Amino acid sequence: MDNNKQNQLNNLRHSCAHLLAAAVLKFYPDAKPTIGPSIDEGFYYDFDFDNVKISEDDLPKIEEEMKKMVKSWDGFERIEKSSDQAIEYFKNNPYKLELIEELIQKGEKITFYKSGDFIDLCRGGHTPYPKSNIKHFKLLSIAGAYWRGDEKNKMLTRIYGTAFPTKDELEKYLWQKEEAKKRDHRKLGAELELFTFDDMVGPGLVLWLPKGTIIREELERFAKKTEKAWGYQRVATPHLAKKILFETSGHLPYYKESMYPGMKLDDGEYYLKAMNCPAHHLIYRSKPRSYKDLPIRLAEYGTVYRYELSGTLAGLLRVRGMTMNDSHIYCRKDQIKSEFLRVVELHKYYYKVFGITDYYMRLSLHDPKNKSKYIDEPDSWSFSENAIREVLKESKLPFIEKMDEAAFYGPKVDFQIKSVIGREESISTVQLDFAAKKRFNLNYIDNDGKEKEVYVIHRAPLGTHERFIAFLIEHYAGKFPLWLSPVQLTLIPISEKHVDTSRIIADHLISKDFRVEVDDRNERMQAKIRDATLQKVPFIGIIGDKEIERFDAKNPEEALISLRKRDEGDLGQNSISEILQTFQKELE
RNA sequence: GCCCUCUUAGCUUAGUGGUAAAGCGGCAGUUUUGUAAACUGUUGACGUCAGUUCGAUUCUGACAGAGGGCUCCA
Repeated sequence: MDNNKQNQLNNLRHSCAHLLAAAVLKFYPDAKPTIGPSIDEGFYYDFDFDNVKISEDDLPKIEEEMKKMVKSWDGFERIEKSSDQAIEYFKNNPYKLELIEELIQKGEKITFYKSGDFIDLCRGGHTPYPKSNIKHFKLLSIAGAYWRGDEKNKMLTRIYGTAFPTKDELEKYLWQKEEAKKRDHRKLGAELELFTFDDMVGPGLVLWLPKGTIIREELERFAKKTEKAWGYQRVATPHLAKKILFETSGHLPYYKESMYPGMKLDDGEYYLKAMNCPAHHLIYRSKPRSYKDLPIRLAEYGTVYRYELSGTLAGLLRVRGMTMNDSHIYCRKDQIKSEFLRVVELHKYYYKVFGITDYYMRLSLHDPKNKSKYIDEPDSWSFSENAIREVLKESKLPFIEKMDEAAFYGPKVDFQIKSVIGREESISTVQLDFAAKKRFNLNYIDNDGKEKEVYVIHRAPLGTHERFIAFLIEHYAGKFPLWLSPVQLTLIPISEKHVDTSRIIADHLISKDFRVEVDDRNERMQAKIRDATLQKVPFIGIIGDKEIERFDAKNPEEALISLRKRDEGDLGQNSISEILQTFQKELE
């Protein structure tokens, strides 16, 4: 969409927010309006209802009122106010007063906009003809939102809505929202029997069902194979460790809120690990290292536990127990750039395999002025930030830079992926760490015989199984590629007398390492086809009289089955050897 | 954690101040099937704990879990 069109849409939506505020005030004259911007998918307006309850059931009547009111809105009249006038007008609204104070401090003009009988503090940006333009809108939901997003502030009531220039666009948006729900990983995860939760285990702790576990293990197998080829060594570390480890790493008490509480035992206090790095550092320093050994890349599919706020948990996207494709790279300062480049290249490779194209990187830098927030190593910062920036430029991938968002111990790069249903997630993050070397005394002997400090890169290209699989479910809409499909081929015997032959064929394919099931239920073939299709199995094989005519148990490769491919339909009769070839091709 | 909403069988839903209906699934039987749901029978639920009430799945409260949100700034 070009800028002009985007502006018009934003203006329409922001105007609609005004209309919403006007209608709300009609029903709730004491509500205090705060802010009402347009957003990507529509608009919202935050109110302080001051203990008056409002629920989603109230939205239809507000919407009706908006439709009524807009008929008398001929335009938006701009009114400039002096600061005294503005303060006087909003003397009962502390939120608007706060905004006005800020404008006064910045020395900006204070403007009000009037439409119908409704006047609001506003910088402008409206549709010129509200009466005729604001027609296709819908209020969507009510949510709580802290004033200015800070949990220390009062919780306001936010009303979300959306608006479009035409009826078709509005309907299309609502339809897309419905479609997105069908792809939601929570829904598909249950339908395809991939994972579940149970109150007896606890929120945010996933129970992986057999089919979901196959996906996990295939991903691990793929990552292990890939990372072995890229020079990583695998390690394994315990799920818990003594308090001193996390004190040394600096996570206690700094990160304590997000860790499960300690377990007091007779030899001290133990904590569940919330990250793998401390244990990897100990492995690094388990013996003296030479400059010739570096870089050392230690990798682990490590399971960590983080006590995330209960309200933020969501399906597999945000959990409390997660297994990550983790690795720590220990390198010399002169290797930072080349190692970082390798990590970015590894991401590129992974994302290509999964057909992920809609992503960008976010480089988080430190703010030299904000001294208290960052470790005091100006040389390390400037050296590494420049090196990483060069790497990102060389990678030719899109990236943005964010000031003052680095970790306290070093700059980081997040990979932001936009899923097909429009959710943007940070799937993976690469962080450079200047702090670990001092905290854990991570050194190597350089060629001059002197001890030097080692730099650490944290990376997890596939993120956690939990979030990555959530992403993949939605990305593929449950139609996993053959190598990830929990069941790759379902064999359907047409009648009972074809079951034994089907089993022999299945066993043969299983012995060749394929995941094959025989649907031997007492059902009609049509029902079995339907079920296998709904389970999104990539291949379905039908076995009836025609197929077993010349079947010879001694030579199962010659057997025929009628093959059907997901989304492509009938492939006709294929011999098993032909099917093996087809599979091999798919897996490449 | 905070705000709003929700919680009836494995799943999707109906319904009521006098303990509940159905479809799918599961199980049993009949049927032996040629490309997206055979037929018959049967099984199975009001999240937990309090309160109000003669009586609560229904009303109230707490708790637990799930869902939508929690700076894309007048």
